[in-house]
Amino acid sequence: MKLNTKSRYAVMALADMSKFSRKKPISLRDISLRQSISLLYLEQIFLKLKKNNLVKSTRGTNGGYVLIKDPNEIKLSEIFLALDEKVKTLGCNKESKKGCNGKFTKCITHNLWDELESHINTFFENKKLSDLIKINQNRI
Amino acid sequence: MKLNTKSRYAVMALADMSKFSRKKPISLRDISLRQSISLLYLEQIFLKLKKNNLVKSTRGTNGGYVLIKDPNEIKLSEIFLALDEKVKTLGCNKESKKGCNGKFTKCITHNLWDELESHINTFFENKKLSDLIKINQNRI
DNA sequence: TATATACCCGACTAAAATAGTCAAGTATTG
DNA sequence: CAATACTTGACTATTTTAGTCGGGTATATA
Repeated sequence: MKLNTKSRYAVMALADMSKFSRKKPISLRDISLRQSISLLYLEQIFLKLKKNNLVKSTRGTNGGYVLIKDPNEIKLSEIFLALDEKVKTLGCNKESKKGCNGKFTKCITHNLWDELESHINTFFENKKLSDLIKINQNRI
Repeated sequence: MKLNTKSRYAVMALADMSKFSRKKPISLRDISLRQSISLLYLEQIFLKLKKNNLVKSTRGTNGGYVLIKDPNEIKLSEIFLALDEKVKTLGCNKESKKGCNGKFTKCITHNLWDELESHINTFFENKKLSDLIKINQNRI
């Protein structure tokens, strides 16, 4: 079980912004250098963050991105949502009229994965971007 | 984020055994039919479960597998361990002398993923195989 | 003792997901 | 008008996943 890099980089980049941001825009180039993330990849990520109203952009020289909300108002769950990264623990398809394993009944472990999913989602619901900065004062 | 099928099938198969088992061995063929899991794949999975002392086997006609411990003594964490399925949330390499992102410092989100990892592991530590059966009396 | 059943084990592979890159822009500032 | 920086979709190499395949070995029962 692993989280994908896009989600991880998104959190990393937004944490970076929370830490370094004042009012003026931060360029992806700066984030790229500080966090060692490919610039081209960051662009892809920020496009989604923008579409989901987590950041806004300013073009041109001295342009860049700014957080729309305060770091202590940004839940990690929002970030994952923006990147379409869902905590998906099930093998079975909830939407389907069929149950799991192609049968019409739910599989024996169905409830378990549901529980786990909530367990993890709760974690991300309760975690704010600002929490990361507090713990990591001494980190780049 | 997703769990792999091997782990899911392992839990499913062991839950099946907990439910249907008395003293006599259960063949993979039966589990395969009841849970709609490929027989060949189950063999692969049970090899690992056996090596890790979760089940023991009897060969030949009427052979099969038996749980070594009681379902209420088998933690889900043990099952994942048997399949080398680790809850891996980090992008950085803990073992390396370097930190994350090829730098010597830990990345800004390092602690976060550590926390999540513990959060999930705790869930699996506290969950027993027997718990699945209780909830799923009415399931196959 | 023959035969069917069922475990044992390593190697292989098609398909999907991941982690990016690339090309070709557009907008803004200095 | 040049440099900077965001915008967007398409493309692709690599890795992982989710299995299959082939060729065993051991045992029970007829």
